[in-house]
Amino acid sequence: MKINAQQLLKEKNIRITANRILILESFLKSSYSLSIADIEESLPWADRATIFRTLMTFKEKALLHTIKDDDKALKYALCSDACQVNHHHIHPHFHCDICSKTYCLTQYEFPTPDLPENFKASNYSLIINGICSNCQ
Amino acid sequence: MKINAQQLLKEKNIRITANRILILESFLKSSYSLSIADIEESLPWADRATIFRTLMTFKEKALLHTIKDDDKALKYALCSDACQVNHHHIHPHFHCDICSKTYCLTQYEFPTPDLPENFKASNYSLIINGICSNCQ
DNA sequence: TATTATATGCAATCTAATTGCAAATGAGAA
DNA sequence: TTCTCATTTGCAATTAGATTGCATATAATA
Ligand SMILES: [Mn+2]
Ligand SMILES: [Mn+2]
Ligand SMILES: [Zn+2]
Ligand SMILES: [Zn+2]
Repeated sequence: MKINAQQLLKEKNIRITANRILILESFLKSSYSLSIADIEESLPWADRATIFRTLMTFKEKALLHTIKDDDKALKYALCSDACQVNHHHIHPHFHCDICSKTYCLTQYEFPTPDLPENFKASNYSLIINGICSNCQ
Repeated sequence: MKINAQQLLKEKNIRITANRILILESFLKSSYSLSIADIEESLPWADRATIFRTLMTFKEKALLHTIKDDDKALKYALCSDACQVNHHHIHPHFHCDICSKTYCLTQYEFPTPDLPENFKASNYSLIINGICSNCQ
């Protein structure tokens, strides 16, 4: 974990608390996205509502983005630098049908299709389902 | 509504009932996808559980597919002929941030990105957010 | 150290989805 | 046409995840 959670919070003008540091560290450590339940599991003493509101805050401050995959619970993942300013660096997400983990494929920008007359796009979300390298 | 609901059910080996005919007709008439709540609204006498199980059945029989857009409720839409056999004819979906309607863009097949080593894709789901032609 | 806006914990609520079960019904057999 | 039985339906109850209210605790800064 090269990046310092505390540092990151300060940069984003997010008030530093124990909860927030630990929740942010969970994301910095993880190679895949996390649901509220995932975080509850790794931080059993933490309160669900607090986790929820922390994730809300992180999302508002463009520290996290959300992913709706085939699972019931919403997943959260760190924003890359490119995410931060505007959402023009769009990356796909890969959801493994076996282990159910969802990965940000930040390296794999994708081309966007044309649209019907008078439809204007502002954002894209591509979810790829399949089997991840760990589950082959 | 050129296509006959009853006919369609028979072709798919789905037992014909009043509920199913009317629910299927809702989809045949609609230019955008529908949630359970949408159907409850247009068929006020119908039971939520019945609608739910009907949609399950329709999905299993490849009459409908589902779409997770930014709204809370899951949306359902008719499968095109191409959907039916295998899911290789992938089309994007457009979700309007104003009216909240979600359209199947069956005309607009999209290119798929490369994947990391040892990741195998089996399905793709692209949701485009923006403003639809009605809301411009 | 005092002040104050903000974050937290806990319980309650909300929403959409999902299930159990007994009664009703569709489709094929007789 | 009527009978039979697997399937579907309606209703009520439950689940799962997200979200909120409110009193208390705490971080930031003066
Ligand atoms: Mn991502
Ligand atoms: Mn579609
Ligand atoms: Zn996997
Ligand atoms: Zn619209």
